[in-house]
Amino acid sequence: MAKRVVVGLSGGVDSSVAAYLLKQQGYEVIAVFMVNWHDKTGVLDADCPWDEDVIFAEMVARKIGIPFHVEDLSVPYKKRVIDYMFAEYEKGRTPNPDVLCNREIKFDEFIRATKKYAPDYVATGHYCKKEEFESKGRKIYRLMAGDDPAKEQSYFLCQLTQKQLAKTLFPIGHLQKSEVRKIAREQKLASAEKRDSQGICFVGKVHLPEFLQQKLESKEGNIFEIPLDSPLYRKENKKQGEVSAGQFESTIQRNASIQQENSGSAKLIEGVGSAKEFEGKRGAVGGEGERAEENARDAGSAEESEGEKVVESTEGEGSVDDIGDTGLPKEGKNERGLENSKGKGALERSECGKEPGSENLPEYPDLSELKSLSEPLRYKISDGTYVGKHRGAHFFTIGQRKGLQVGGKKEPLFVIATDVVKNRIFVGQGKSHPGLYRRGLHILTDEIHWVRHDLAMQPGEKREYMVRIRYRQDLERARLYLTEKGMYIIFEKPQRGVAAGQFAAWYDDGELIGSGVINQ
RNA sequence: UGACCCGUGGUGUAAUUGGCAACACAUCUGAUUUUGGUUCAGAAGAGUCCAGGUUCGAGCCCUGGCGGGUCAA
Repeated sequence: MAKRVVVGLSGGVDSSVAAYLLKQQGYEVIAVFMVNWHDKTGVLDADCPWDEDVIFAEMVARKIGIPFHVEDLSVPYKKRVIDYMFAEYEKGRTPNPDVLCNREIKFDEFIRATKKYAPDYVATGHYCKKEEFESKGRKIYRLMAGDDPAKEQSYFLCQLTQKQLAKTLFPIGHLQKSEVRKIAREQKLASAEKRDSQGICFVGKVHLPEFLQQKLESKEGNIFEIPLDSPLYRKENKKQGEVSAGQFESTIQRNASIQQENSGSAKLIEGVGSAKEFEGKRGAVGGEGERAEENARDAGSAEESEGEKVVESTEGEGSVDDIGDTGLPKEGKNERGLENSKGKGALERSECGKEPGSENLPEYPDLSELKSLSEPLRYKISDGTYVGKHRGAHFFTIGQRKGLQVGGKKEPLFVIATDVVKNRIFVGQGKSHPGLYRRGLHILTDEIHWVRHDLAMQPGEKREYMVRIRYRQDLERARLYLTEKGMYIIFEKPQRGVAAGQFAAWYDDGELIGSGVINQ
């Protein structure tokens, strides 16, 4: 008897083709359209709301010859995705509603809502793949990146569990987008030429400030520019020693052996050459003057600069409160040449031999070192100069360029830090401003999620993975350290725009192993 | 009060020996993108503080204002 599959049919090409392929493969396919959002406030494409999508979906279902149903999940969607989003923004973090949407809605509420059809599987049109193997009598499911690098969507599914994966099919993960369109065209599916969706899934393309302002009040605050050559960046984490190639190699072998044990597929990690990559880099570390400098800075903060007083008085805020948040440990930064090379992987990059100056890690950094590498700088007003006003620090995210409305600079300004409590934004000039980059990040223990829970790390363990901290961003080599205080991810090279609230997802040779919300 | 400097699109700057104003940032639009993060392309925007003058022609020269700054004291 044919297995039964419920496919989430959105009205777009991807899910249409997914449904078609399943049908071709002999499944009994049931199409279900999710309605998750009714409100149109702040939505840009007012002429293209979901009711058009249902029509497309229904046409496709009819064409393929499968039953079509509609499920309204807007209540849980609002509660579990939208509310979360507002809450995160309010806290000054940068949520990823789409990751949540998958975890909470498409692979949870949806599965629940379609139980009545008694499906064997649930399928979606995501560009990713599922593989499985058996270990000690138990099935283990692997979430693999989709084959089309431009459309690869595994990141959005980084919070799925084995249980969810067990019931899931991804029929189009092995295809290129162009092939999907081609199939749709050949089958004359209504959605064949429909443009790709954008914006927050289900909500659509929104005008974010307007959208957020439904819930978040806008209040005026000040923007401060931190100079490129601020003494804050001069402090290098000098404790970092060199990492020898040999050390790195051992890490790789370790990973590889884990892989072997658990999957039997004996996949070696791509980056065997990474050992080489780590050579020839010297830890460009600062001199001894670190302490003195720090002290000097703290002392200096007492006599807050003139500019600030002017500014602060308009805020009606005492400047004294700033003296409290003194300089915290500073993360290392690189010298220059920070632009993300667009090479596919670290491997190729190492070929060109010119690595940006990033320091290496000692083999076993202690907790305080991990912490200091992973902690964002806390800026004070006296660290920079007033450059303008904003309408609410929680509307901005680290790395953001647009919307600051401050001009007159030689190079664009980027947000390097926000302070929602004091409602301040700190910006830096230029794409490679050191404040934009950070070497590490931290994930709370409770937020660590292992898609491959059989590969979960133990406290005290260290491993190397390729990590992504934002959708569509290149994978970067990093070491993961699991401690009692959560996980620390230390990148080989400083990362741009590490934003709390986004998900860090770690991969091993195209497989998504685990993920977690960036705590800071 | 004396001497000097400056006053150009929203902002910061530029404009060979005088020939109808350039660049950057901001802004807007579009492309890319299931997170307004990035990136990319394009567009709009001042006739150069005001009033006179010299020139065929002045942002650039002269005179006088107004405005801002610096050094003197």
